[in-house]
Amino acid sequence: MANIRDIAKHADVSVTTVSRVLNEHPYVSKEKRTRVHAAMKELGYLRNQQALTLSTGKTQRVVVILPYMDHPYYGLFVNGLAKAALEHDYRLVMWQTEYKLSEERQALDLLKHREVDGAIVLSHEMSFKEMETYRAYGPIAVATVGAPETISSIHVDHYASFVSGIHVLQEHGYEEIGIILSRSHSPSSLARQQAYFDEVAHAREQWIWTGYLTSEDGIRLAETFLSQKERPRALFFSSDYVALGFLGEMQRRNISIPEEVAMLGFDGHPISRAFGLSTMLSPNEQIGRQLFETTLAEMNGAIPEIHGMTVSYQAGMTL
Amino acid sequence: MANIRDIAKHADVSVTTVSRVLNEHPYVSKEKRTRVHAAMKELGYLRNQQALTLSTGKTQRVVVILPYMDHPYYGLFVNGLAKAALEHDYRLVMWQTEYKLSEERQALDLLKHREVDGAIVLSHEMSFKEMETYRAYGPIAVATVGAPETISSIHVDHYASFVSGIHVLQEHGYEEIGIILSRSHSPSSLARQQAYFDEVAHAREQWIWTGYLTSEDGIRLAETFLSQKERPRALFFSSDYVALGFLGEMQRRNISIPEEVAMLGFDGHPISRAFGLSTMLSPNEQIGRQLFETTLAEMNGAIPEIHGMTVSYQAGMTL
DNA sequence: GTATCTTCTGAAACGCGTTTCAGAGCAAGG
DNA sequence: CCTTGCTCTGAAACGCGTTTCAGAAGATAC
Repeated sequence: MANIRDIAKHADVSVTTVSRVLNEHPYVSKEKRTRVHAAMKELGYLRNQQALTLSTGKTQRVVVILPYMDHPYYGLFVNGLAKAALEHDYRLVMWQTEYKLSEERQALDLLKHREVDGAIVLSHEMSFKEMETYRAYGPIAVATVGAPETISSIHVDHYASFVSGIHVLQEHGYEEIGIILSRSHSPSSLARQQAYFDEVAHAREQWIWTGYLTSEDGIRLAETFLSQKERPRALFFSSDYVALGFLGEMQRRNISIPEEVAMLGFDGHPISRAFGLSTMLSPNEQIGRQLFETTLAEMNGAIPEIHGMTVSYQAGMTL
Repeated sequence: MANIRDIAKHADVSVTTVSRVLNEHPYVSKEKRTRVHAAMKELGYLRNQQALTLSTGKTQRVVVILPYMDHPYYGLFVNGLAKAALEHDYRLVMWQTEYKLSEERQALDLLKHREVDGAIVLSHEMSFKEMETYRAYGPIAVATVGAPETISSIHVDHYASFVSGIHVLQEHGYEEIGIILSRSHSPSSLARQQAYFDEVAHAREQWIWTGYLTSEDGIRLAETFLSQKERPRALFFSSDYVALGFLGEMQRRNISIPEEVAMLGFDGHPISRAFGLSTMLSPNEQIGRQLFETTLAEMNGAIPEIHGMTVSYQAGMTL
């Protein structure tokens, strides 16, 4: 395959001139420019991206780190990310961690080895302290709260969002509220618990269900919930998919929602609308887009940005 | 940042020796090996992946081309792909096309410009004829039927699968069957239509609904379906998400399923189980895994592989 | 004792595009 | 007429790791 030197020889110019033509540098005479173009066409020249990358030190890639690619929760983030990346002619390298710290480290090592220009972390096990050790090798943006000022953060303000969700429940007359969380030790779960205890007078430890992530978990939860003697009058989920699994299972058992228990989801995934799930709509696509854009800005010298987003109530029929 | 030559100087050996240490080549004396390791540690050496890539000509990346990253249908494929890629120390570059031919071309251009070693195409607008023009630059694997023998194909045999789905419906006593398709001109839709006409005695043109892709489309479909005078007794969907949207909307309208109309989905997405959707389970994660593995095999000289997979019935409560 | 291996080492070339630097030619400004 | 400035050009160095090739030293084979 022809390279820049072959073109130079064929067009009887220097490699510098060919490079200038490729980069549309103005200081090339019309005549040589056409000669170079002709040579490129004739030899079927294709610029070698790898060489360009080594030469410029810019990869035009960012790594996206997330636990599972097929979890619908991340789908909306990724969609926003993908659109923004494409617009700016960047490529997205996806790294699925399954919540393993070792995988996160490997993914961030791409930064160290100059395989990507930046990293976007949608969910992490790693401490911010450790994450900061990678910061010297490129910008990092996370979608979670609590980031230090060296790391950009575009996130849902889970505390404020949970507070507003609880207020929605209270406005509908529910006082005895339970909450469903994903992993118990994640920052978002902690913020949600805090909001729960701060805002719900009847808050109880045993009304916090932890470890529910998927729709199957939601199905399981129905059993667990119904077997409990003292039950809350409303459940506030932290994910629509868990809520939908629960809802489907309750329907199967012919248990009326919201009569038996009211439900409020969290995400606003399109499918929720079909089943009339009341939910808190989270601007995930927007967050994805902004995560990319802040990363890009940092690569061009901007300082890290911290931005908390809020959710809005989307009415359904489960309240 | 220290490079291989700095290390060489610091350890007082040649760059060749350093390279040999990096690659664990046996012919290096113990003594020099330790000296090199010490120098690398002292200077904090990090191998530059870009240089390695240029030098070896191998990128350790494949591009995955798909219309939407957040469509649940692709989630299972991508999960399988991601697992297989990680196991083999490959990176996945995701390219979202939104069904645009121009985006597909750009994505496949990565192959031409040596930015990736191979391409995996989950859905495409491009003709196989055009796709073959990229074949010279690296292996291509698709998840659709009809590929020429230069292109690997690991796909659901939509014809056979639709035939078996129709048989399931017929075994349940349904003869008047309608089908819901996504894009009308895709190869899978054509295969499904063919199966429909071949197997359903009461097949009717107006019982084929085309252009349904998302759960929202499923909601829309309910209205369209109910407004129709002569309706089939059963609907065979080509996607669980469309089916779920439809099912939710029917529930909202208090219309009994399967009494008013029976439903059979296609995919076997986890969430379907929660709502008792009867569906045809498709081995998408397995397909994703195999797509990667066949691509890898081709990079190592294997010949393209064509493999049709079949689906299995997963009982629910909508039949 | 000579021929043949095996082990170990490093200089130089390679992959390929970009950038720096020096210089030539020509026009405009004073 | 001289200075300054712009336009155009190419040689060489750079980014950095790998590979080829030639050769030295020591060990084994016959």
